[in-house]
Amino acid sequence: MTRPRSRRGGGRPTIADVARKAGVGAITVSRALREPGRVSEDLRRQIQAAVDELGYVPDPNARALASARAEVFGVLVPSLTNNVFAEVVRGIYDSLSDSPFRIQLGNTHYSGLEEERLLQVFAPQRPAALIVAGIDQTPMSRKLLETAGCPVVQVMETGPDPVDMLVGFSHFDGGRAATEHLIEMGYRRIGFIGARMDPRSQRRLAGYRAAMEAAGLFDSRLVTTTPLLS
DNA sequence: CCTTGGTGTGAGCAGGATAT
DNA sequence: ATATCCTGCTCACACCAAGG
Repeated sequence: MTRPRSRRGGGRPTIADVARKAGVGAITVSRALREPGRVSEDLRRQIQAAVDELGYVPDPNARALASARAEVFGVLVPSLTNNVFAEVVRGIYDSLSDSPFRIQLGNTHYSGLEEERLLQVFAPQRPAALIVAGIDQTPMSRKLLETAGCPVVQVMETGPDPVDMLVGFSHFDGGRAATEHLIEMGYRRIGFIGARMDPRSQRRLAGYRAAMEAAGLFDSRLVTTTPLLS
């Protein structure tokens, strides 16, 4: 006696059902849906009719299983309440709104070790891409990013040695440019206030300091910072 | 060349087989 | 009786082969 087919959801159609109905192979259905240009017009219509009739929607889990790639962007930011990163996350959501990709969000709380721990969770899930903040990853995180087998984007900053892609600006140059601008305007006692001095804040401070020293104006009493809590 | 089909892939699951 | 292991199956895709 054959045991009943126990398909999830009580009979949601599979690609094989569509293929049977359309009278083609499963792979032709897959191609018709993913790369329509590679299937003849007639077959495409035939397959689309079967898809519509059955209400077929590809199973994202099976797709991830077979492609060894989930339609997920892993996004790690240091903070969800800091407006800067809230904007970054919003931008990523906006960019992906018309795509099949979903976002898996992680909050590192400015901790390299937490970033590393999250990457150990995210990377084995074979995301379509990984987005991390900054360029100051731990050696283990760096290794995880390099071996993730997907595009990696480091945002918020530039640097000489990207894992893959960099989108950002030089915080050192930014700090220096802002300071030089104030110096050119004639100010002499220019202070620097920095809270929770993550590596990017430290580079902005270094840029500030470089400009102040170049002008012979640096005075450590004009600098107030609070340390990065971990 | 273009289109189509066959085969292997691998994590997770259900259910059967075997061990304790 | 319970625990553990094993087997078959699922799913969409990449790769390669074959037909027209």
